[in-house]
Amino acid sequence: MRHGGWCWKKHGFKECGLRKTQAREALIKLLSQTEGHLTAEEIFWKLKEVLPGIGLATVYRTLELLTQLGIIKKLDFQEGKARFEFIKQEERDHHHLICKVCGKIINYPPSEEYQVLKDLTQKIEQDFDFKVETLEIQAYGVCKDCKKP
Amino acid sequence: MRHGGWCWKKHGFKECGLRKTQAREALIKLLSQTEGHLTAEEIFWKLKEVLPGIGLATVYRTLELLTQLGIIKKLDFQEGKARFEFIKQEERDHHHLICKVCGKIINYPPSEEYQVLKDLTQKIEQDFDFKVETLEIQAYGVCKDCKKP
DNA sequence: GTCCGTGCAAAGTATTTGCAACGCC
DNA sequence: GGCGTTGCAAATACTTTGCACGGAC
Repeated sequence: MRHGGWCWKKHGFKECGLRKTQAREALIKLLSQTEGHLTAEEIFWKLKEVLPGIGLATVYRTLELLTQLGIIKKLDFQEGKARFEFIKQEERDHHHLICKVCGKIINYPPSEEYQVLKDLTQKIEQDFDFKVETLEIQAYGVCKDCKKP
Repeated sequence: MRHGGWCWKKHGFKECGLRKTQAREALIKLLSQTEGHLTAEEIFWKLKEVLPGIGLATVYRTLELLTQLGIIKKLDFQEGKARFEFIKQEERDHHHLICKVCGKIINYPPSEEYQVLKDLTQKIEQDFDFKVETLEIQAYGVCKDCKKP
């Protein structure tokens, strides 16, 4: 990838000299239709079903590209490997609940406690003169199902 | 490590059949006196100054052990490697501001917005019937110094 | 003396990179 | 046709593991 950062967010694929390829389209389609949070390897195997010739390196390169473009989001749940999710406009800036028992990852939409997060962001910016661009929140604990006796 | 999880949090070193060794003492001392957040390799080289014979594997094993014991905390700032910090009682459950420009990591004590976080936790537990054990918050953005013209 | 802990080297896992072939525009 | 993109294999980066020796209790 030899494009300057300025290009990614402001322009579409073509304007950046980027090409719409089978691999990229398939990956976007897959993630946009997936509820969960997939690892690179999971994505690789799912794409194999559609594009048997695809390589793992391409998956990694495409994931990096789409992350830079702001189309997908890279997530880290302390598993030693990254997970990825499509950024849907209607659920931007949601955060995650991770069950320590079964490993399930639950999306928590931000709408409900929006004011709380806004207050928190404002407080941080004031206290530290720090411009907050993204707030990442993970709650580790025990989910409904694993609490049962 | 062949000890059951029950042992770690409730008991001290000896009660678990754990031995107080030079490596462990030196690592605890180092982290407890360090303000920042060190990687395993940084810790390794710092310990080399005191214990020239120490191996990287021992550092990793000790870090894992102390994390299990709840003495230190493993952190992930999406750098492809973990960082570690000593858990000081007076600044438990603080979170982190990460500057995207210079990579600086700033500790943000929780005291100030304690009520906000308490509300957030309660809301999550209500909405999803999810028992929150730890809340991890990272704010990615631009720090004071990097905002300057 | 016993058994835990350590150093070393090797293995493991996730991710990145070099390069020639390929395929969009 | 030119140049971005891909697949493959090799390389890299971080972390873990096997094993025999050393050290704490």
